[in-house]
Amino acid sequence: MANNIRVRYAPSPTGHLHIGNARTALFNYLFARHYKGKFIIRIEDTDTKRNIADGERSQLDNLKWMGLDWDEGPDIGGDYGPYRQSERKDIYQKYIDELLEKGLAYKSYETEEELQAKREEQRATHQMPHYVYEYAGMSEDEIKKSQAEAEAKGLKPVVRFRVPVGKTYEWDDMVKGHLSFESKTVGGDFVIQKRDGMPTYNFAVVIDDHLMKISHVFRGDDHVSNTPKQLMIYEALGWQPPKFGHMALIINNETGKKLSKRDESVLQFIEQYRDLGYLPEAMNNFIILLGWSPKGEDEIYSLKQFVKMYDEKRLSKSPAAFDRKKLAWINNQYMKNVDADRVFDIAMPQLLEAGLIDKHADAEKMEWMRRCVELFKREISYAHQIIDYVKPFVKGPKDIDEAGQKELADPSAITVLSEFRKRIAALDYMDATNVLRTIKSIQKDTGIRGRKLWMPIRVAVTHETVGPELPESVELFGQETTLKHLDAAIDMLKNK
RNA sequence: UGCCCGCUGGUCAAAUUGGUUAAGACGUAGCCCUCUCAAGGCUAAGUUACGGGUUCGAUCCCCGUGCGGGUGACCA
Repeated sequence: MANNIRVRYAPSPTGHLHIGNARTALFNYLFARHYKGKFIIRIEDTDTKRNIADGERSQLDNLKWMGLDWDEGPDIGGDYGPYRQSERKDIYQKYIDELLEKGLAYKSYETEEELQAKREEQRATHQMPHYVYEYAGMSEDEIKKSQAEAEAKGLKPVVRFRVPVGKTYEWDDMVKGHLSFESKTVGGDFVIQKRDGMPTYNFAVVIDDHLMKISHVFRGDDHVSNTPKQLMIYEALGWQPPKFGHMALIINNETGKKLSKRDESVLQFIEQYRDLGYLPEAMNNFIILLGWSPKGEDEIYSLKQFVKMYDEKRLSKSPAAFDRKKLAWINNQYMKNVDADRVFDIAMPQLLEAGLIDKHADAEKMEWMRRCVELFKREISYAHQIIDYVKPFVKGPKDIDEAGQKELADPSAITVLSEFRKRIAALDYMDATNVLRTIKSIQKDTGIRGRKLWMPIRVAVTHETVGPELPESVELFGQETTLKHLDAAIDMLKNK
């Protein structure tokens, strides 16, 4: 069944993909896929000064990494293109001209300096900063004259939208319920076309959403106050606005304020988590739970399942704090169940950088490292952490610390180690199964068991009192190194 | 200061639109498992911001107070 649901994610290429934007993208995506509508990407690059070279590519890259796909966009085109606002200037111009002609907008020659001065004055007298109509009290002819003079001086105008007086703009927000603003609260006639000819956000977004037949707009709470302005433009052009839904923002746990890019106490960008080795499915899961809740008691779901059960009515009205501990837990849930090969791939750049493996390592070496990763992946909450676990196995362990010495203090330790050394040396081939069997045989023959049996071996071989399964750890060191470490430990105990 | 919004444990949150012992998850603490650390299992502590209404009965409806947030650009 075909339907007309079309939603969009409209980033501006002024930076990398921010957590908050990722969430906006995700919820729009979920909505589109759930209702079998279309998901569209549009690039809002009207602020030519702030655009950064890699911005668009980076945004799209990270969205792909998250596993999102779209039906129309700057990279794949579509029936309603172009999908970059910078390429739609002719389209905007047409509507600017239309509003100008109808007297619903006008050219304004006040300079930024003049405006700035006025704002400061308003602030000084405890008024809310707002634009004051610069042609107040002038007749049609006087206005024309004033504009001609400005033009003669070489001034370039901006175009301002004439805000209707005494009207109320309201809508039923899909998240927040009924919202209403009086026209006088928007701050006066606002700019719809900048001096450089580019449209402003509030204007372009209306034109594009209408022309691209966008049916529903989910965006951050910070856009609530833009909505009345946009409603005015829909009205002026005689268009039907889409449905709006304003989602509560994500706030910083510590400051209680919305996540801002300047705030460095939280990692804010998807890319940073990607680099640390977080899994995209875990990121999605975590982000979706920030401001939305599933029906039952479970919280771990795949994107596909979220699409299926998504219900925009369950979007939260109040802001959610970003909790890194929960993210770590969620990622670990996924990490445990993911293929070791995949974790290996994700951790590879870090392993290379830390010098723990060589780019040209042979197959055997690679396989060894893969087993290392497999052994440790359940312990970590993100792939980067694997480095600390693997390091002792590659670079050799550090000295035995006090806690380790304590485990070796009992006289039975030397018996265990001697027996273990003898039996390991006798093996043709040492793997985890063999090692386990060997430990069990010592228990049977000597009667030593539990901590007194296991700990001396762990400490002697790995020099650590903590770590994963002992047989596997021993296997990873290899027979030769294991014997070397055992000899050293036995020597040390004898010389005491 | 104007306008708009929100407020359930430390955090995320549920509660068939007034009736529950106020779910569940993260975190915290304890116990179990165990050679250790994790993981896993079990248990515990901890909440409807405050004050008034309306009602037989308010987390839910109304009013006020408080606290928090958003916005107030030729940024988006």
